[in-house]
Amino acid sequence: MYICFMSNSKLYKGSLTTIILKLLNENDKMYGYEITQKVKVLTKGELNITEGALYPALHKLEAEGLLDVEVAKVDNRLRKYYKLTENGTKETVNKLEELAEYIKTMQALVNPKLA
Amino acid sequence: MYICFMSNSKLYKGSLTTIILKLLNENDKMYGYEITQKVKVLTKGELNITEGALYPALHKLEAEGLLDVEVAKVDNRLRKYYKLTENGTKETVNKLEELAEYIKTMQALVNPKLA
DNA sequence: AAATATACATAATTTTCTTATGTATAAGTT
DNA sequence: AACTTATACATAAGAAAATTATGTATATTT
Repeated sequence: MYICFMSNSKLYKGSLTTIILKLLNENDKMYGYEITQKVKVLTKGELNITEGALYPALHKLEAEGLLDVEVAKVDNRLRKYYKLTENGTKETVNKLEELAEYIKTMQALVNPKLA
Repeated sequence: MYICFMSNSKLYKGSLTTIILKLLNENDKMYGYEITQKVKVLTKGELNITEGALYPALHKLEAEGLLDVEVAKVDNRLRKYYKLTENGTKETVNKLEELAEYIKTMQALVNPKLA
């Protein structure tokens, strides 16, 4: 295989932040590489987060005060553990509401009979 | 009010093409402005497609051979009616499958218990 | 007469991704 | 011992798709 691709579906654009926040909400603290692996497993390979997308996204969330970072050294290798701040937890709730709303709206559009 | 905004949720990024194709699949032929109004009604105002997003998207779909265009003059005003080509109809099926897959994947991520 | 609605369009900018590349250590394979 | 894969971070160049702003023009409503 080659490096690492996201799904060819463009729909995932804009959902990376929601995914990161939700995983951190469930797992207390995680490091970047761990997130990519977790997503791969949870989605049965459907979704492969690229490093070029993930790391800038984590840095942005940290800059916005939604994540705290804590550096650790394990097996002589660097790890950056991220965890939600208080604001991060609040924002997670918002993002999950937005996702639920998005799904509802899209279903109203593609299946108006059920709306 | 001001001009016209899409929802502040970033999740809609990447779903405009799917929306357009699905609406044209249901309505045979539609013009741009009609699409914006239809989306507004169907989503109860949740989603307002901006012209800056819509028109380039329509032009792109036409260039890709997924849409045919037919110009009409109604009440002395221009209208460009778009309809699906044969390939456009095929692509609509793909896009709707991708949407269903996306929703399934995201639910596996945010609600792993139900996966 | 002025404002809003209808109907198209495009340009500048921003956001968010893909793709490619770089560094470094550990573990497994040939 | 050498090579490859896995772990773990990072950033830069470019593409894609949107937002925001602006422009043109006609019809309708206030």
